[in-house]
Amino acid sequence: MKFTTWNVNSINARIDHLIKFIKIDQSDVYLLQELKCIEEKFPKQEIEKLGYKSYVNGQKAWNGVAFLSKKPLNILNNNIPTFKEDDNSRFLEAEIILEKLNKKIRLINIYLPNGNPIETSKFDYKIEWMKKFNKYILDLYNKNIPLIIGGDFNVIPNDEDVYSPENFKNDACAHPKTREQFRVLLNTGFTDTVKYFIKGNTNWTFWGYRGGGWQKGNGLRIDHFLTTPELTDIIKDVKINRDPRSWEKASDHTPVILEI
DNA sequence: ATGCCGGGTGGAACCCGA
Repeated sequence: MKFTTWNVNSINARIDHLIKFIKIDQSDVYLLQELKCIEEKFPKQEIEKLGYKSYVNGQKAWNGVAFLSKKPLNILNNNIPTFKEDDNSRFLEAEIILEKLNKKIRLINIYLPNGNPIETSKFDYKIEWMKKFNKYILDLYNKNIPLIIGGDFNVIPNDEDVYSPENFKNDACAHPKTREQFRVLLNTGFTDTVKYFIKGNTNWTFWGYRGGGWQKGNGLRIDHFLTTPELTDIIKDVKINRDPRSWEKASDHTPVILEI
């Protein structure tokens, strides 16, 4: 079963790219972030033509996450149950049967707050979001529920995960407090699948528009798939597909693919 | 040149992203 996460940076600006990519890629489930649209304006019909049902947690202008799935999903939550007062659309949780294990697993799609600049309430919100997310996830983990967490984490886990650690030493994505909260998940038992399954240290998933990031190869590894041990054991492959980043009028993120 | 681009809103100039 193939899962792909992709921050599309506006679903309506990127619909042609998404359709082109799905036709080539044919994942079973897509985890999309940064839709920048409400559910009513999400292009469900065009997605339906490709054989996928859309499950949308939308928001006007910013944020927004969605699942696209060939098989029906059971949506469980559209916000973090331990953080229901969060008014941003950054979370979507579903249940799906993984045939390989013949059991239900959870899929969690996140668009974690960026948090810049670090000396503002935006960063406080990021850390609060991560703490409340971790609290909920650890509860699921302790119930032995197999979990796949995918999305735009806005976390550069280590210095090797950015083209220039020096340029990002004061960035919310590389801040020690951010990395500490990310490590809570790793220390619990989640596997950072891109780090573990793809060799090398330039596994970028994002290249900024400003300053010619893509052209210069100045990337970041901030889109992740984390898995619980039972799922980590049976992973077939993890890939980053850089092609969509090279297309004209591209998203600044590129798809990350997890095959189980 | 992170004042750089490219999306959003609202109807110009400004907000946001990472």
